[in-house]
Amino acid sequence: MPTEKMIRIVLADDQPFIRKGLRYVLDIQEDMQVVGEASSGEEAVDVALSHVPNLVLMDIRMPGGTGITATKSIIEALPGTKVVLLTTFDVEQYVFEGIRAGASGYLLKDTETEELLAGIRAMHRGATLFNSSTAKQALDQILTSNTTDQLHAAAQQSLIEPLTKRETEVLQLLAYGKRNQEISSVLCISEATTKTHIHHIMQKLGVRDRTQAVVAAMRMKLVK
Amino acid sequence: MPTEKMIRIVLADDQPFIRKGLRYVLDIQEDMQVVGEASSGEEAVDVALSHVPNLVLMDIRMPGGTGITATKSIIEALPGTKVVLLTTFDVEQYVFEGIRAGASGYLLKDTETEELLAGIRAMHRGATLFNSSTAKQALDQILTSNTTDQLHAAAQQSLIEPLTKRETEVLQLLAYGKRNQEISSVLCISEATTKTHIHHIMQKLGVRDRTQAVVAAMRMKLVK
DNA sequence: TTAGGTCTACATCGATTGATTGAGGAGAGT
DNA sequence: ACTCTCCTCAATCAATCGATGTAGACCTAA
Repeated sequence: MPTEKMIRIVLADDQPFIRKGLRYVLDIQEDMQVVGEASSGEEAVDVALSHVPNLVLMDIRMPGGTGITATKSIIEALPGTKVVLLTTFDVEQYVFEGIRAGASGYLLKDTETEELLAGIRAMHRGATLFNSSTAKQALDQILTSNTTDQLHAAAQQSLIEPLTKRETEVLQLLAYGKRNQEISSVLCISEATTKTHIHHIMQKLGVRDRTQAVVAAMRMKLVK
Repeated sequence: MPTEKMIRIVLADDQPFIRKGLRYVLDIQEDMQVVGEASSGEEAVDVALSHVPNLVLMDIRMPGGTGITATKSIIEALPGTKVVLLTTFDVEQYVFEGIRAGASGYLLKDTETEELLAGIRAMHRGATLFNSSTAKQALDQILTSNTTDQLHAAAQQSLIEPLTKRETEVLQLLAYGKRNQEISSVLCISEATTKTHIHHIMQKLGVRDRTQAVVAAMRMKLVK
């Protein structure tokens, strides 16, 4: 359960596995929560602005703007957010530029897990000393943000008849290619109920079958 | 519930996050199971010998013996085990050595998750695309591929067993949520033939049904 | 010429899905 | 209290899909 004590983190790295790895390691920590991922510098800025994390783990070398530029933008817009640079090699010239751009520190990608976690917590403890007004804003966002809720909100902003929260959850699983029976077991409901939800989803999206529903959902960015 | 149907996988990479990332992604798959990790070439051989996996994901650049040497050792000792090389950059000279050493294929570390999973499943089913005997053909195809059909070309460049032109056409229609009967009438073929094509598409993409095929295709950018 | 890949086609059978209808309970707002 | 929405469940029936095996025509590369 996400609480206001969680360290909200955004990951920015162009290598999916690095992101997944970090996300995995961080998400199982009780005091950390990965709230967003980005695969380019520009995307990192977007994601950071929309999620207002406590900390951004930023790869330096990325397509679409280096981590340096992104760091600068983020620091300017979100003074309460710490940026930690990720580097592959020990000596990377950009690290210094990054620090000058406002980064709080840097970590090597082959850092052992425990060390990384310790670093993040230390960084965050230091950060809280400076936070005041922005921390409150961040908290407000935390309390009102939740993956499902965001999708739900996204659906409500579109032109289609809004999906209910439950329907959005079903749609999520549908978009993974899950079968009715699998969806049912994940959500702990009967298959009949799942069918009902899917029926409603298809009606609302104006499509005929599950495949079209998934396609429509992906195009509308209701999922993924 | 691990069964004999699970694809047993060993990860060998010196970067902990890459390992964690892969483990995370693979372990949540119902048909895959990471049975061991190694952070060096030598360790990779040890772990492989003691766990006898179906597949080893092997980084090429590692301390303690390159992935090439380790690949050779593993292939010799365990002919039933396939080795897939991991590389950071698209053109890496060692890839060719690796293929010669008996590796079944290679993938880039920034490969999209869906594509990786599809590749692993295809490889496990015995996909021959990157087997040493046909690797040359495949590479030649990639280097000389200049098909009019961009999507077809994209498929050929990816890790997965390439779709034929016709299959790509069918996949296109599939991605519009078309039914078999509709696809058949558009392409002027019988519904039976459409089913055959779809069957092959699903096999190659390593998925179970049409919905997953469409999702995978969209994520791999084979369509739209 | 032979071998292999591709595209086509068909049949059978079980699994999955979708349409339809009906209905009860929980919670929010009137 | 009443209404409305959402979530839940059930039962039936038709449509669609997916697995599997077989096979002929065509083309290309060896």
